[in-house]
Amino acid sequence: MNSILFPAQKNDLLPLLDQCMAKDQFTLQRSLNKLDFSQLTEESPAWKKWAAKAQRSLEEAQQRKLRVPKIQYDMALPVAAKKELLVELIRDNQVVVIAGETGSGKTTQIPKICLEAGQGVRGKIGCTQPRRLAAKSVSERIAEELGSPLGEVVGYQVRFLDLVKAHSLIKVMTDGILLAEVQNDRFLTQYDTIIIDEAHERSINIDFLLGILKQLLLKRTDLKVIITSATIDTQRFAEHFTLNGKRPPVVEVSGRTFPVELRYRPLASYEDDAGNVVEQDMTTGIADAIDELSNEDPFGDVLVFQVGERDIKETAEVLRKRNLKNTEIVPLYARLAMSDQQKVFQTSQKRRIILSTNVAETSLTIPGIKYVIDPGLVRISRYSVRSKVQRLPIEKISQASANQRKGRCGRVSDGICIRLYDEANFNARPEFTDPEIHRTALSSVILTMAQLNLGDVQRFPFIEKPADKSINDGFRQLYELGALDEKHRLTPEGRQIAKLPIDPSVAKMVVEAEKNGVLAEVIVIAAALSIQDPRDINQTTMQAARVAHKLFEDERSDFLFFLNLWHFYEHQRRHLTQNKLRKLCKTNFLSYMRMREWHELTVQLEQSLKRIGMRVGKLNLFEEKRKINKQGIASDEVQERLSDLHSIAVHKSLLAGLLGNVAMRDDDKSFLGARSTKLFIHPSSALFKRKPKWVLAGELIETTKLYARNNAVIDIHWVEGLAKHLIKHSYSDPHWQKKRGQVGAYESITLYGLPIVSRRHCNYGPINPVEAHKIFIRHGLVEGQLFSKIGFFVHNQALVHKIEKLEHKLRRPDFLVDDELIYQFYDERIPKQIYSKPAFEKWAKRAEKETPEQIKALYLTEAYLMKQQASASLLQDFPDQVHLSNQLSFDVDYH
DNA sequence: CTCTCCCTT
Repeated sequence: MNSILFPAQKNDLLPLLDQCMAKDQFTLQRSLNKLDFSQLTEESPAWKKWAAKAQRSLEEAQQRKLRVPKIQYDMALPVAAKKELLVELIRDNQVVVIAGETGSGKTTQIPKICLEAGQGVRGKIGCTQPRRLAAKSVSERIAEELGSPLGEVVGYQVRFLDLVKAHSLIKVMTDGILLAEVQNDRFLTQYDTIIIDEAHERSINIDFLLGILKQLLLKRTDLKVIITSATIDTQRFAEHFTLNGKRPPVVEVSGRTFPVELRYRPLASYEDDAGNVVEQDMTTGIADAIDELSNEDPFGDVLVFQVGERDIKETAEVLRKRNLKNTEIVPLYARLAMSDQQKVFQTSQKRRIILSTNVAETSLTIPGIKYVIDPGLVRISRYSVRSKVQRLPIEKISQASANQRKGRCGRVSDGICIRLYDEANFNARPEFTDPEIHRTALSSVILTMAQLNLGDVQRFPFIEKPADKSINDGFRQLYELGALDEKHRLTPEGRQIAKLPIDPSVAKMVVEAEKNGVLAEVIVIAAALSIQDPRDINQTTMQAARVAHKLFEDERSDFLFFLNLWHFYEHQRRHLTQNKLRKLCKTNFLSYMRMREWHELTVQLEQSLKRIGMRVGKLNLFEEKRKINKQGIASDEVQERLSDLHSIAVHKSLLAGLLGNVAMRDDDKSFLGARSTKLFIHPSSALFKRKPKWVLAGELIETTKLYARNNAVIDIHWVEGLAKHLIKHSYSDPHWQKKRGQVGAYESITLYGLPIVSRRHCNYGPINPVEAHKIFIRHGLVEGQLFSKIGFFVHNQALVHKIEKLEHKLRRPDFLVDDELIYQFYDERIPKQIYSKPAFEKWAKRAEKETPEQIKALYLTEAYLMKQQASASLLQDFPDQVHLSNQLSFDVDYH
């Protein structure tokens, strides 16, 4: 390649810049702007340096171009038929929306079409998938079709695994990875194309990315964006990406699916003996639908959608009792042990009835399904801004979701879908499922936006803007964590929190743990809270699992369960082979995969912390404690546990991230949580049978009740120091304290309505100086309950006493002026900030020296204090001494 | 006396 020629003028270099790698273009452009060509020659070092850099970038692009393999398509796939059109549209438009059903081949073919359109040279073609497994299998498939080993031309990256090389042309990844990359490279300069696949799923990651990309397109006019989605709601995407009046083209690609017959079979209702209309229960409805299908075809596999594990178990029970011939019942849900999940992919001689949660709707594709039974319900997660808790209500699925379920049986042959509701019911349902961004807490998204300086959240181009109250709640949560200040600005701690790849509240625990010297312990717990529960339990193994897990339980806290388990497992992990480790997991009812993720996440956190300058030390030594047997006697068995001292430090750290999750025991079973919520300890908790006064809940989720999972016993006094910005103080009964010479009061503190401190004695002066000043003057000075030797005060007191004595003597209490007048006298002359004896004396002593006239004015006079003068004759009637006949004189006191 | 699913610097 020829070297770059010295230009006649600067602008001659611009076409060349467009050939450079996208990642270099910006810096090259900027350094070019700084060069002054009137001062430069071909031999100038500044020019030579620039030209060399541009040269390297051009060569890299050239190298990449040479690596583009020969592209072939499977012409049986519907996308392949539209290849020419798509290549043209991608060349001519910045954004293209492609709609296609499953079986259209869009996911695997579009990245290849992009290559053919000349993309992937100046930067990678980035292709996102919602799930890790999909990222892996999609990249494997494309690599195979391009005849290149995985990790060369095509690679993939998911959490904990990066199989992409600098020279790779296509990078498949989860949308979470791309979102994370934005934080290090706001302009996504390593890509020249971004494909967002499955955009119709509208996960929070996808919605956030679509907003970021919309902003980015204005700055990276060279970037191509392709949105692919099922054939629903494509116009919404086109509208979102309409820039300067230019609407992106929408291309529809047909799917390759088989017809599915739709049958509506609403649950029957009947009248009971009392004449009430009763609806048939869902399980019977399902069983009847299976009978209907069995009558027509006793062999085709059936997929039944259920809302949860419990319903699956119930339905399985009913079906088993029906003794269906040649039938195998297979439960399926995400929490199921891996080996049990694998059963779904094994074909069987028998007809299979798969009872599944929503995993089978999108996440898992079960081969060979002929029939679908859809009760039309789903358990969905909704964050309630009002009660600040996550709820898991059962709701009717949307039309889009019902159609997706129906499509699960038309993949290999014709199918039948039975809906357990009628057509009118279907038509009355919402068209689309509420996108996740409308259903989840926004703290994480808002924190990322603050960190990236993405501007006003209210004005961010979300495809569907979240409600203002939910945005405000996100700000509130981040303020609670101390990640944002009251003006919604990122705090230094917020910056640290944002840098950790975990939920902000969990990240806060970690940041706090560093201050408390228990970072090693808390990252283990934080990682455990961030992955799926490593316990592998189902209905049948429940009892045995509980016994096995009892070893790791700690009566103080469920969080310590994780630490104990870690302590045990880490030791084994270092010494056992992978095979033996798998077995160990199995016998201990643990998921090997999740235990591995737990370990990997802990390591990842350690690395992230290192980057923000925090070093993770060793785990604190476990103390040994003798177990107490049922008779209350210390047994020979020794239990290892974290010392109380370390446990307190750990839980204080956890508390910092969970200030809204403290609860006080209310009655025998329930607890009172923040904002007067009533909650219950989840039966899986080690604290379920204990009745501590205060608990800290790892999470609060409302299902049948509001349940607290992962709980710890806490000392409520820890809250005060951590929640200074949240607690509310109230003061009662302010009073003068003679002995201390200060104003005291009783202080009560609440956090979200919970009584953290009640009637604690406190020094009231600094809290309410105005009121304390009044009390000081009234009780200390006027009533004389101040013991001070300051001259004017001693004098004034003596004077008052003298007059009082006079009143007693004369039996006429009308000489001394009202207290109110004395109060005014002092109030006018003593500075407002004086409300205690020490402050009073310090001020007076100084004033005596520096401003004696000020002190002089504080000497009361008889004239001021006396309402009237006592007449001489009156005084004679009440002598101070009495002379008894020819003897002694006595002093006389009058009372 | 028991919670759907997915993702990360």
